[in-house]
Amino acid sequence: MTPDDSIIQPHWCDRAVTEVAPDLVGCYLVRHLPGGTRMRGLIVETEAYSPEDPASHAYRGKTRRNASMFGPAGCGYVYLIYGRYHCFNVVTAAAGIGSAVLIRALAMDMSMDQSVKQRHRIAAGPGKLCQLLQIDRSLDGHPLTPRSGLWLEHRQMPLAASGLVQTTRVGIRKAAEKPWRWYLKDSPEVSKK
DNA sequence: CCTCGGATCCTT
DNA sequence: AGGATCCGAGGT
Repeated sequence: MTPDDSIIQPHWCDRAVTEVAPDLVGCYLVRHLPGGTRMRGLIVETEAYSPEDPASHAYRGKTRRNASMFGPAGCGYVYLIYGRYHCFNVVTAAAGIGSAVLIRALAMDMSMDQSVKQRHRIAAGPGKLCQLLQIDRSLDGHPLTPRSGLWLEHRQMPLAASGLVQTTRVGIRKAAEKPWRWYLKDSPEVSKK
């Protein structure tokens, strides 16, 4: 069972996105499906998308698709990419400010699968982790709480500064030079360096 | 209304 | 290096 004090409350995300994104590395994403299946992964890679960022979906203002980015902190923003995959974000900052953290990769708990070999890369990539955790647009805008079946938990151990790497983001054309990606050093699930 | 291209991933 | 596959955004 999850102790209540390990669950990340929505107001924890009510900060600048470039603060929340590195802080989420080392935290956990937990999924509880209606059938009772429970999955838990260590967040090993994140990216920040801020309001004045040409690479962000929120850059040109609020639309039906990106509305949850402008909603309250601690909710999910889920979108469909390339007609095939979903991507999951944690909304940050106050309502009205369009910003979110893309969760790019998870290291799943051991108990998830039988083979250690298979364990490594089943949630390596923003599309793959949504496939595994069955995250789609029906969760868009939902608060990240146990009630929603999707929530965040705090780090179990402090993260040494030397274990966190900051670098540029993946798969974007605009603002590609901004160092707004963070990952856990030596994680095999992390995207190309 | 039409066109373009994307915060991806897998195969060739 | 290219294809799958869909829809939002922006221009006409």
